[in-house]
Amino acid sequence: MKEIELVDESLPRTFERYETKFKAIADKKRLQLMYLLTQIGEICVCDLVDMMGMPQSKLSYHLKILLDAGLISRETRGTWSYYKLNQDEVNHLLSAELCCLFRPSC
Amino acid sequence: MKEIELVDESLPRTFERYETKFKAIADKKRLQLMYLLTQIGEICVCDLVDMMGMPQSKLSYHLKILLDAGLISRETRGTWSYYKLNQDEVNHLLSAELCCLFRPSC
DNA sequence: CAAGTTAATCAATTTTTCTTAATTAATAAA
DNA sequence: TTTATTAATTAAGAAAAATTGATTAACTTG
Repeated sequence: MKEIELVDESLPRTFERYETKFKAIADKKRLQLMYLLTQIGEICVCDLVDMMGMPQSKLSYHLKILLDAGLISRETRGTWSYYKLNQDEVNHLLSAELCCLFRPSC
Repeated sequence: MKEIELVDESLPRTFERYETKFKAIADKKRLQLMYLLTQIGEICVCDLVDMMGMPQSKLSYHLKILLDAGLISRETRGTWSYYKLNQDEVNHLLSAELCCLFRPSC
């Protein structure tokens, strides 16, 4: 199934797709953000502002990059936005060893 | 062993280290380059120029980024520089599925 | 309903990364 | 011993990404 996907799809497009995903995680703040989401689970932006010591607009900017890459997901309730890690996507991307960094049980 | 490493080392430093590595692979040209190295094995810059359709200086620039991140290694013979993929490092970083893209046997 | 809160978006600036062409140093070949 | 080849490095400019502060829209609360 996965192999068929890789064969069917042109390699250049595959590389472009991964470029986006790797760009998203190629930043220490965003890695830290993913780590926090792992530890805490679902969390809203206002709490992340405190925990990350980051202004809200900057945080929203980085969250959007992770969201667009499919690495996290958002659920809006009222005026709050709750973010959580997209575990499947991380597993698909990173080595077991690295995934461990982004898994509450490890 | 791995877990001890992760605990001993401060998390911020770990994130910085991975930032460098992910930045290196967060580029479609460099992913293509790694793929080529996988398929062909050791290869010199002059041959890569033809295969990648890229000027030499641009190629050297991208190779340096991968080299500095420890993802490829260089061996110089005469005026030639031969590059090859650092398979262990790739395995350590990427999911089994993705490693497959960068393994001749897959 | 008015005032306050939450978070996305925007625009301007700064910083980082990429590209290009030229230079350099080392080796190989004529 | 010239001349050519190989590839790293440099410097300048272009392009992309990140930061900052302000604005906006939607929702809550008093």
